[in-house]
Amino acid sequence: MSARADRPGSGPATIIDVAEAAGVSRQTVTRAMNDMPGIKEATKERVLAAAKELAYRPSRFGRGLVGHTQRTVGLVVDDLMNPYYPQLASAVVSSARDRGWNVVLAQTAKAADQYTLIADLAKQADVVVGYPALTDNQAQEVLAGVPFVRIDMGEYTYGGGIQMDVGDAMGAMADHLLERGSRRPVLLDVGLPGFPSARGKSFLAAMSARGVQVPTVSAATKSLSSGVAGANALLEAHPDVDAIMTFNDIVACGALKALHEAGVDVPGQVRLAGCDGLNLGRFVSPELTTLAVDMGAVAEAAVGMALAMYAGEVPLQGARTQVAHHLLVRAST
Amino acid sequence: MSARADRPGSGPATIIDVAEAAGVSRQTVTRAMNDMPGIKEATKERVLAAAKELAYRPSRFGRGLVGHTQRTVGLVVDDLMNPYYPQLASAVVSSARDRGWNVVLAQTAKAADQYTLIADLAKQADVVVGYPALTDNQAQEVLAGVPFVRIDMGEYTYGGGIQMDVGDAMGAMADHLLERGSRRPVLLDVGLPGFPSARGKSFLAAMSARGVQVPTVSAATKSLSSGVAGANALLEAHPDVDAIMTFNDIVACGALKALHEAGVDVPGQVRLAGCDGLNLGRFVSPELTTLAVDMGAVAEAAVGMALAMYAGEVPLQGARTQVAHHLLVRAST
DNA sequence: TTGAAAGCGCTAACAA
DNA sequence: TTGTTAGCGCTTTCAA
Repeated sequence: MSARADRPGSGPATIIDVAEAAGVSRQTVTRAMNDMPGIKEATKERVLAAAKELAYRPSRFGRGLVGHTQRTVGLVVDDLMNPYYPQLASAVVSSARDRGWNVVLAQTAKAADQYTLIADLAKQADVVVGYPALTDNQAQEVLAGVPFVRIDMGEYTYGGGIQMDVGDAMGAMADHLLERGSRRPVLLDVGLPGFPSARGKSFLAAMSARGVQVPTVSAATKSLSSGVAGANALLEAHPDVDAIMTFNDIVACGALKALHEAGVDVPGQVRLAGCDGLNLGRFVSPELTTLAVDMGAVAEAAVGMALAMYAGEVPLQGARTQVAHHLLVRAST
Repeated sequence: MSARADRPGSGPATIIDVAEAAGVSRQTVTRAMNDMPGIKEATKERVLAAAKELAYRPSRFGRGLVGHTQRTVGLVVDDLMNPYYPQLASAVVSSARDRGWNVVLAQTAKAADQYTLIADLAKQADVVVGYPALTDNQAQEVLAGVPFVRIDMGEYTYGGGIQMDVGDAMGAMADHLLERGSRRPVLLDVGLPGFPSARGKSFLAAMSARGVQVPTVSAATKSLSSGVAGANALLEAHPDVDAIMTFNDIVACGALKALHEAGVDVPGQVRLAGCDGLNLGRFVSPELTTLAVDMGAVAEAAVGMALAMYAGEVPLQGARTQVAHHLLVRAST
């Protein structure tokens, strides 16, 4: 018993019900519903009235079946509560909309079974884009045949990918910190001590190339609280630190809190920089210097690539696009 | 020419192509693809191989047409770059997923034509939930017949609604500020001077009921930069202020930046509070005291209501659910 | 201006 | 275990 069925017991109204109610053929109903030419105004109104009366809604399945025109991209993010993903999602939704595609959203962090989650998504979408927490093999299994673009590809290889290489910008960051007078910078990385992240390595290399050996402290995870803890550990291990490069903006925010609470002035005593270019960095005081990536460009590249794969203009394997970070100097350095 | 069509010129493979390639009937293909019983293992493997070979993907339209089982909720937000919406979206996606529904996302802020945007969304979704920037009349036109739940309904009336009433919590906030010793609180509202927001009024009333007359300063918009500017204006007009209640957490972050830059200690000299309970409030120093809403509860209520409307268990008009704010004391007060 | 016929891709029900 | 029939709701021919 659906409220949408004004003909109890028979489910939602179909085009046939409307046709009967209005005393016309189904084609005439189609003409009326879709503002097509070749229908008398009076007829049209009668049909529309009948449709309204019956609470008729054209089935998107019926429509999709005949006119191959309803395309959707599946977007996989880890967790929208992490400020990184909304920025991506916002850009992806815009890019997709510009091209007439819809976006269905899947969030892996809160899902019991990621595998199933993404398998389901692949059934609803024509292409999949984003950050599935799946190995290449898993992705291949689940997505078999669905054009797939991984964002921030790293070491993955399956499908297409957007590569966000931070290397050049890291050099600019190193120059910037040194120019501002830093002599004892420390890296606040994430992960296990002794296993630096790609970003971390990149910073160490950039500094090393400039003749500065940088010690590393590792925060446990990429979270705010880890940033706080990590920065406190860092202050203890390196009390004379004069600049901190962090794994990302979130960790940087944590570090900023720790510094604030420790009474350390930023950037006066310690310069602090993040990575990602999150809008979040503008909400804190002082605003965060960061290595920013143009999310609009990332989304455009990802959606564009996925759609090209869908259209057969680009192979399902091997496509790569680089998007570079750039130094965004704000008040914290 | 699609990469997915291994039979050039004829579009993507269909179930019939697979059936022919494997030398079986379509029904057998269905059995193989859907892990249905009653099919010999060898046959199944042969079919699956053919499917893989042809890059066959079952059409979701064909499927949706026959098994009435693919439901999606359309979620309308203003702008995911505004930290409020991701929090809602995250919860809505989770709630929907728990019930086996998909979520398609529409963002009004960046859309040229909101009316069309939402009309399109309504065609892709079975129910619509969120914050469409449409009047009741517009919403009725565009959504005619689609179950619709507006979140934070305010003065709107069309469809179902979640009402987020801040009244009680505002009393708790007033008590809290007074207990902490504030004697000269000021309201940092948004909008035109002389036209206080509902929240603003609520705070003024709560304070008035406690014998304190609170002056108001208005920030132009609900943005971070407006918060900065508003707080600066406030400091000028009320140099002896000892507590600031802001319209929301974003404005509060702006105010916090202004106070920080003016060298005013928070909460030592001025206590500062926001509204909404955004996660953002935990990223700044000191963490923001706020009137929080449980977004999980809001999403559950909204999705639950929309689905009930869809199922005909609740009328399309008039359903209302209240979700209360609560005082969340953190470090800024 | 309207209607009839055909078919989009799939699965449920039944028959073999 | 497999195949056949029927039909989901819609739009695009084509004919009237």
